[in-house]
Amino acid sequence: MVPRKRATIKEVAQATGLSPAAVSYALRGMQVSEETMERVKAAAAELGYEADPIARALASGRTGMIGVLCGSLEDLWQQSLAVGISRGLREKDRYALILDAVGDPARERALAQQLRDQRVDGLIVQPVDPAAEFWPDLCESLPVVSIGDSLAGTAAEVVFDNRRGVTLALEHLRSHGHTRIAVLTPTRASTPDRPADVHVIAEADRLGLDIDVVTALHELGAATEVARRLLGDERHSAVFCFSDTIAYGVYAAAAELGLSIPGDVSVMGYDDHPMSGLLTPGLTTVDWNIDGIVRAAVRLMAATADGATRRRRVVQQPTLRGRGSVAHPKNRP
Amino acid sequence: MVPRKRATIKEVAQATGLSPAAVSYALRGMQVSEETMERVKAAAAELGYEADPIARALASGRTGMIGVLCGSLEDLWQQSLAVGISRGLREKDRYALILDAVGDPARERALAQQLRDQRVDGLIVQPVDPAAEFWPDLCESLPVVSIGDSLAGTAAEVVFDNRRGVTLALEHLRSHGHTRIAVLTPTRASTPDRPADVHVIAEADRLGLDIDVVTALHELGAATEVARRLLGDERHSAVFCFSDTIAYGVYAAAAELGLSIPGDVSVMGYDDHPMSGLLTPGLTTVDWNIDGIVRAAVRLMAATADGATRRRRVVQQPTLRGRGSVAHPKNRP
DNA sequence: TATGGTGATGTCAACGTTTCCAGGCACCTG
DNA sequence: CAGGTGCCTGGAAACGTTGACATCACCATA
Repeated sequence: MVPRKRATIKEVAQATGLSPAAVSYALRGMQVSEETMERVKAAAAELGYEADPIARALASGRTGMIGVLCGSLEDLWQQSLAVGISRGLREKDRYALILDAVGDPARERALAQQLRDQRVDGLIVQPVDPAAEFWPDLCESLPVVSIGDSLAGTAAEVVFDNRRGVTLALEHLRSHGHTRIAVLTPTRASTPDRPADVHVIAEADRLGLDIDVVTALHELGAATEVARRLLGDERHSAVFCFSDTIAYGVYAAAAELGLSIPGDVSVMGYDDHPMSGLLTPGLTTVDWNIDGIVRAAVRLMAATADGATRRRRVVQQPTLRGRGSVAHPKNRP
Repeated sequence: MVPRKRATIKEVAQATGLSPAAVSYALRGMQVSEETMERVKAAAAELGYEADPIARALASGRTGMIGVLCGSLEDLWQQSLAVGISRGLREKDRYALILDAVGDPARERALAQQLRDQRVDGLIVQPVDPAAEFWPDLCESLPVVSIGDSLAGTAAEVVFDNRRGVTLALEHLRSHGHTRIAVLTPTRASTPDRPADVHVIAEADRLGLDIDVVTALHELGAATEVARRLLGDERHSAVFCFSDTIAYGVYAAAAELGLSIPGDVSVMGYDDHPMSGLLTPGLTTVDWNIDGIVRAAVRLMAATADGATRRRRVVQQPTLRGRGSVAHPKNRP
């Protein structure tokens, strides 16, 4: 319980006969002679001195922490994303403060502001509501990297070419003869016209598909519930899910109802989570290359935090990952 | 980029005609009159004042952050655990700093100490090497809650009754006629005799089983690699994995090799991750009740941080979750 | 020999709270 | 009415570092 009295910079200063400031500079390799630096480092090691991050943060205004605000961490793919980002940030000597908006725009807003108040050096966010009115302000007050959709503010961004992803998925389904398709997309109460949904409708129109857009959370239990109702009335020959996690829910519901995939219904996901290849049948999905996203996000954050002022943007391209969950519908061979 | 000049406590003091100290007290509801408190709160709201967490941390010595050090975040179950703990902590107005030891004792040690230097108020850890010699010191210097195994130091703990879990699994396998069993357990270089492994050997002995203990990381790719070699020589009729993630690797390897589960080989997991019920066949596993663990850990941390000095201990009991991945071996009906 | 420049080091005031301590005021009691 | 006794309140000292600025010595150049 005793918080082990740590050596302070003053003690190191005393030990070396220098001023605290000189020690501070020496330890950070700034404007001191080679020789002094050696002496200071030796003394610091001797005393087991380690700068106090809190005091440092107060004086310098930098905390070394980056907020990572996820849309909904129930989503297995977003979990992987968060873990990857945390690891990437750690390699750059920064800590990730991972938070979960649980798919709720209000919560997202609250958490984003808490993170700012917490004085994080930057924010990596996968926005629930990219059009929310608080983003511009937030982007003004700290470096922000947005993942997924373009943010209202001037953030650096790793955006997904959702138009392309949707096209890939819907064309794949149509090429297998599906025309009556259910689309399971996450609830975004405040943004009825988020880009991905718009693309779905446009593409469906172009391809002459008859689609129904249904709301589902990126969460296994909730998605199963929705899918259960959806599969009950056999109006669709295929289901296109806006995350692999939602697709897993469809698998669960299909199993409950004794429906075979892809015999009775075809299923497509979106993300490509490692488990998707392990299901029976394997989940056909749109692969967004999670490693690429992680690397891009971490790199953009580093660049933005280092003052690269111009807006930066990386567009992520999808790949169709064909497995076994899509086949021609029974009734129309 | 402009870090939006925030109101300080001094301005609130000026606005109310009180001293900064009085404002500080009022805002935290200590030793001030009802009336003053109202006035201060009104003024604070008016000015949009919010105490700076950094300055507060420097003065008070408390940061509001709890370190969460996971054994290996590649493990999907541990991901869920971390997400759950983070959420639980947030409800108690604390931030979780989630870090990943990647199954490496040296890394665990380094990260634990970084976390202490980072001045977290407490540490929740799922130890890779619970016997490491640095734990006692660490437990002295801050509140620690250990999950899984008993720590060398005096930490509060949520321990798993691994003896029981192992018994459950091995008896289940034996009751289905398996006697030649491979056990896949995570690498723990420095702790060849960790409790769970000890129990495996003791129980196998008691039940007259012929087991081989094989090392595998809690990571899908690595586990698949190990399982591929293991299943190649058909020496075992069943595989018992020390995490569901490892079991997923066995599923992947079996699929590659064209082996059927449970026809050619039976598989058991340990944890019960949500995906386990979705595989074909469903993974028979030992359920550790992740929600219970999360709640216990968060509660213990709160209690320990609030100065409950006596060592506290919660023992978690497992449940067998029978699905379809265990059957009688072909050769011995 | 003066002059200017450069690089190394020292000084000192922030940074924004919390917390200890002493003092003041009002009210109550004897 | 004096003497306590509790609340409140204000002053001021931490907390440990950084960073702007001053200083100083030394060297090269004019």
